[in-house]
Amino acid sequence: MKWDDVGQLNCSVARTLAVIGDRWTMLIIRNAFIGTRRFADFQEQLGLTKHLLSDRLKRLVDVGIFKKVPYQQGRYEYRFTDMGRALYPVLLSMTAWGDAWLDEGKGAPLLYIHKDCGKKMIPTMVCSECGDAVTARDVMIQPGPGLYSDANTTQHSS
Amino acid sequence: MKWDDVGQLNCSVARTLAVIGDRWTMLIIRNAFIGTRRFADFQEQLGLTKHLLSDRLKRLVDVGIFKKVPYQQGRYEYRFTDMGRALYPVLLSMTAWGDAWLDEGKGAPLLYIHKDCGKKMIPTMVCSECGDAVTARDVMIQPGPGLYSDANTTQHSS
DNA sequence: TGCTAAGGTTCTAAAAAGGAACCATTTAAG
DNA sequence: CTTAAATGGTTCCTTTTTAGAACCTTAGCA
Repeated sequence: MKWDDVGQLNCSVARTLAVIGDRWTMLIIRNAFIGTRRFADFQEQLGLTKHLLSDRLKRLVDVGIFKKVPYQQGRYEYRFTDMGRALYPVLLSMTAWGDAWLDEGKGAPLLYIHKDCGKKMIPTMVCSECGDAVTARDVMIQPGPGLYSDANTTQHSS
Repeated sequence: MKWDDVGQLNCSVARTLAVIGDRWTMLIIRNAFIGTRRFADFQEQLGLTKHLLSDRLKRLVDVGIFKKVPYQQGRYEYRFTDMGRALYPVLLSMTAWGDAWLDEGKGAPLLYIHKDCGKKMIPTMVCSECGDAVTARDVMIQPGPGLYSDANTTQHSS
């Protein structure tokens, strides 16, 4: 299977990965959450080639994660749409995993303070209904409305 | 910057992406959470080439996400370590985002039932301390212990 | 003994990433 | 008014990765 076909699978993980699952995209998004908005800043901070950055930003705009906002004659910057901002939990979950498992014993490079309660936070995934923390064993999968709604039945057998 | 250098950055997102941030790895992990354990099954379900699958599994074992468990003479299967199982929130957050933003109006392909409370769950990221849902605006970043602990100071200026 | 299945490796072609150089606007400086 | 420099790219070429197919090795079994 070619990579481009992955986005056609009827699976939310596959479709998400088709959008953000390449080498640089999540790093671009990370920096956008930190406040980066302009082409040159992304390029300097990430050190990727202009060619790639240009391509990735274009794709992120196409998908609807960023929008181009003019800030001068003929200049514009890249800002999150709601769709883009909604990726924050993905970023947080990666951060939390990296902090926990890849810190080489040195502790997390950054700490996350929850403004509302003022404490150091560990991002935690919970059930929206009962608020309990969720692990793989706590979850059961069931077919949903989007599963058989088209001809594409090439998804995993769960 | 070459991709291989990204893993050296003193940033948990970058280090996480260096491990799971390529095209196929998270899909392999997704299937592992569904129960897939054997080479041939991964290959059939994902449709990626044996070459790549072999390489990715090897890397996942090296990193410590999978361990090889023998199940016959000279045969073994790939199972999560604790480190690997800890990736579940990353998978859930991607799923939730895809369900919310990429369903093309058809609804989620799969529903997630939280066994403990029996309800359809939307995975939600909360603060470990106060339990409130977290968005990008609620979080403040602070230098942590791992930030200046080595010569590598090439991280983002937050 | 020969067949099949699992779990690969090797080979080649196609696609993507990396690096450097170049270009078109716009603003700023002399 | 002319030149310089910054922004936001594009083009061209080389090096890496992927994709796809074919081949190999070991174990179990008829």
